[in-house]
Amino acid sequence: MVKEGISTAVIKRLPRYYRYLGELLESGIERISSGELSGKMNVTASQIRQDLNNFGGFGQQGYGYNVEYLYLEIGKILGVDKKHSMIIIGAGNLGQAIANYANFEKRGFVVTGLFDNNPEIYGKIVRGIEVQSTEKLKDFIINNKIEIAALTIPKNEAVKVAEVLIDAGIKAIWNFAHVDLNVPKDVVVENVHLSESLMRLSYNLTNDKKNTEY
Amino acid sequence: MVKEGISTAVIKRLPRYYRYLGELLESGIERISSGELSGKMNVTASQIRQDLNNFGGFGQQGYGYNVEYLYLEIGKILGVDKKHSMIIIGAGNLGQAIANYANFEKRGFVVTGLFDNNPEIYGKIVRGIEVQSTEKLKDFIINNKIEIAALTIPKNEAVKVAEVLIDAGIKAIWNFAHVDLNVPKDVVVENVHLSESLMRLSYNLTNDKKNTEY
DNA sequence: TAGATTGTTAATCGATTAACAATC
DNA sequence: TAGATTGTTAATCGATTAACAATC
Repeated sequence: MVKEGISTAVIKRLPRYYRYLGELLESGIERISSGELSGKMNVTASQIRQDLNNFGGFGQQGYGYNVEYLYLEIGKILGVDKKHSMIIIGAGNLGQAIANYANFEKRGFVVTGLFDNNPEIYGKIVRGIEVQSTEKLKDFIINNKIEIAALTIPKNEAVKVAEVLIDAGIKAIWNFAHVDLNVPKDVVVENVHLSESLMRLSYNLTNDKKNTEY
Repeated sequence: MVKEGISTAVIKRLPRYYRYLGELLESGIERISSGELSGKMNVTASQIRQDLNNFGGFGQQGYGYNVEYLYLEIGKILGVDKKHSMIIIGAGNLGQAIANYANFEKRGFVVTGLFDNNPEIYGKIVRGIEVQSTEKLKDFIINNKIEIAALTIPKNEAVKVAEVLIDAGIKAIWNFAHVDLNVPKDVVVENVHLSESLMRLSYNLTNDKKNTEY
């Protein structure tokens, strides 16, 4: 289904298409043209058609796109039609925020483990999951075939823990630590650098930039 | 100091330069060439020089760049040399995570208010700040000259609260809700869409993509 | 001075937009 | 069929990389 060599620019836009199509679906809209969607999303119709045609022809001339069909197809492309097992390392506020966020589970991301290196919170239950010691990390990943690990710990610890994760055969790391992780080529890293996001905001605030970018 | 029309691609990279220079500074390194930095950061030396020269000539032929000087200059460009008053709307786990994150304060982002619409947590103290009712939002922003509001509430509430913020004259919104906010041109919006980030991870996981992007 | 490395111009590459033939 | 809108090719625009003269 998926061609090789899709540009990161396209991939970054896919989840946004998915979100808009989900909203259209909820509001009961059956079909939409690239022109209409373009108006709602503030991108060109041409870009929408180009982006989608990287993955196949989902539309029909003279008609447009069927909202539900396109939504489901993009879901498949994004891999949210399948379940993904996930653990969270770092049971602080950020880790708990992620554990509690129901929408992730709706999209197939199932949190099955929560780890921390602070003995005082071992055994604490968050959304039905017990906080465990990070010492149990490796066995847990192997025994439960965990694919994704969210890293919500400080940067110095993150580098060490990432090594354990890789050693245990993790497939993807969702990295919230302010550090670039060095991982083998077959491990996916998705970074969420909040402090960098806040600095971009600060730049735009300081230099009176408008908000035009999505 | 700052030219108009800096591309968003450049702006997105600035905080990362800032982070690396901060680390170099901490480890006591005084000077660095674009070539060396290029090796550490996995970008081309040419790009580093092009990026920096959007803002001025910070280096010296035959020498390279003085780490501390460049760090401070990029800090000025990003606006982190000045204090910025910030409030957080939504005192759940995510809001508390941001309130507790000390590094933001180190960079000049001072959280002075924490708001929620759940009466049960009014008065709760997080990092020395008392949770207040969102009804007090407008007066607080005006009286305390708040520049930045972090929105850590669900999307349906976010749209309504954003209107109040804009009405009260907020300058920038750090939006964690999964919705695109419609704001006047002079209001900055920086989005952190975690579910979109997780879907990009999922895409790369599903399609065996390597981690190459920063 | 000779060597190193910047700042900057020119060349290349890639992404976006426009245009339109194909077709539902 | 006529009108609408896609899929796709071609044109444009912008961003990245390469090259090198300037200069410390």
